[in-house]
Amino acid sequence: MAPRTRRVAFPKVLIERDTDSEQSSSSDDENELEENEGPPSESEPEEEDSTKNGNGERIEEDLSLKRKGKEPITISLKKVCKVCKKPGHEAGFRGATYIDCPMKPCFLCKMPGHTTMTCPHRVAIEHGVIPAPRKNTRNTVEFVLQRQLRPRILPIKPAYVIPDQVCCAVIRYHSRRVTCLEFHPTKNNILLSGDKKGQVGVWDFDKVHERMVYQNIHTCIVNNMRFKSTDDGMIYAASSDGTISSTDLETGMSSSLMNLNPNGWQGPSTWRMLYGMDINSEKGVLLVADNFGFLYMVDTRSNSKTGEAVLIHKKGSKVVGLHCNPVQPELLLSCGNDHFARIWDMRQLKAGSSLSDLSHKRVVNSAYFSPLSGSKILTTSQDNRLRIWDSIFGNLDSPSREIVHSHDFNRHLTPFRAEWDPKDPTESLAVIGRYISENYNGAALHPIDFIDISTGQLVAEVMDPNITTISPVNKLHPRDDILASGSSRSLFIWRPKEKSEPVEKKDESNIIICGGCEEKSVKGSLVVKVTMILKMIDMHPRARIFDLKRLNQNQLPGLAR
DNA sequence: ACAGGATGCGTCC
DNA sequence: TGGACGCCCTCCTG
Repeated sequence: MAPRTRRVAFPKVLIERDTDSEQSSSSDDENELEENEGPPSESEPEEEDSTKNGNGERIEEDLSLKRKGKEPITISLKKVCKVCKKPGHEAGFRGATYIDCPMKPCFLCKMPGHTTMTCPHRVAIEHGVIPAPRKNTRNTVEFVLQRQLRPRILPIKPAYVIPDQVCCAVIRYHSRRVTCLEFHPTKNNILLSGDKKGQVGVWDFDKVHERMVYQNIHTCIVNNMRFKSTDDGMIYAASSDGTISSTDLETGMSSSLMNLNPNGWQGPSTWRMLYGMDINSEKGVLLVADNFGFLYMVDTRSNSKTGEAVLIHKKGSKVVGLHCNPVQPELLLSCGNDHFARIWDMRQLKAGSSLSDLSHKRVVNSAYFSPLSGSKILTTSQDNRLRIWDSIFGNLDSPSREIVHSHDFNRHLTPFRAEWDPKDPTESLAVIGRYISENYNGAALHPIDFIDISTGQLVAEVMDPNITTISPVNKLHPRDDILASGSSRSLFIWRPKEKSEPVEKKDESNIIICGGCEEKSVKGSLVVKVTMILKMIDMHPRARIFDLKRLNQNQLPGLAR
């Protein structure tokens, strides 16, 4: 059985589809798709195409040459698959459903013998779990840990609260794609965002129009941001320009704590970029790692580099993630492009002295200790698997579970990172964006997945019919039931449906566009076709969308700036 | 409306 | 070990 449209109860938002283009060529409805297991093209209805000859071959004529009066060049091409270049089938979208090339291994689980359409991990509407070969990872140390550290962790899971409804958004807030998000540690309504161009945004999502983008902090990708533990008005950011910045959020005044490229651009072989970053507040040290495998430390009191750089991953490979254990400050977790996540003891940091090396099949995008006990590890690897180690005190030779999940991307996207819900007392809920799209009521959408990492079950797939772009960057609020997501250049804030106030008019969207001077034309509008949003924003660069229900009438004049 | 580009990793030799 | 090449569901610009 092939997967097909998942019927999802969206809020009543109309999506009008342009009936030509992709829709017209896909006269096949879903039933037809189901019957067409395997190479589908032979039985496909022929398109009405006068340039086709009797053999079903397409003849493409170079019309521009004809117009110029030159002899037309006639090229005859057989209909071939764009992936494997072989005839008999064609990979690509049919409507909102992507048909895989049957010659390739499954794009989701990477195993041969079936396509993504029929992948067992997809059809089940629940992700596949590969249990560890050894079930019992307990030893004496872990038993003591359970007794001492885990009383806070509830044995029975409470019902998860999923923020699944967009309540406000800023569209095209950044000038390039969003790369990282961070909630303010004390102010509940402040979201920080970094982008590929080096800009840092500060957004008050309660007062949607209060936002600021600082443009001169970095010159390229902001890879990670952290709040200063002793002053929540200051943030540190690590960037591919090779610097760590320290920025005052109120004024935007920024200074550089470290610059790994003091001599400027000398070519790619010497240009150092900073990726992973975290703060060890016990030691007052900022830890940061580069694209050559080295870890650096900066004293946050003197703002000066301490000690020598330590090689913590394969020489010349990118170290994309660093995380300090929330309970045991001497433990550090790193991950990188050498396909490993490694656990380190901060007291004896030197090359090759890691406590454990967690092996992965491909690049490790992220590795995090669990937020409360610090005793679990969750990693995201480019091999389309999340891995969970249930105890850092047990045997770490193999993960406790592997969960198949689509987050392997081609290029040009911010890497997906599964993150813990910091509020979940059972330490089992994680959030991660999905790369592969699903056909939801005729729209190809890329949901944000909530996964119970203790079972591998997909708890919720969060999406909005208006968000057709992929959302690789997601952050759960440390205290409130709020999800922030970064999708392309836009930011979205999600809240639980049940917590939203009831919609008075059923056919009214909870989102409106509010342009710099366009309130009237959109007030009460159903909107929210993405193309319409984009068109409006083209006309009104300061346009933004926000929650109609939360809109205070007094806010309107203030928005028309 | 469409072409092209930015761009990172895996594979191959 | 290193350079060339390809790529599967992007997204934006000109």
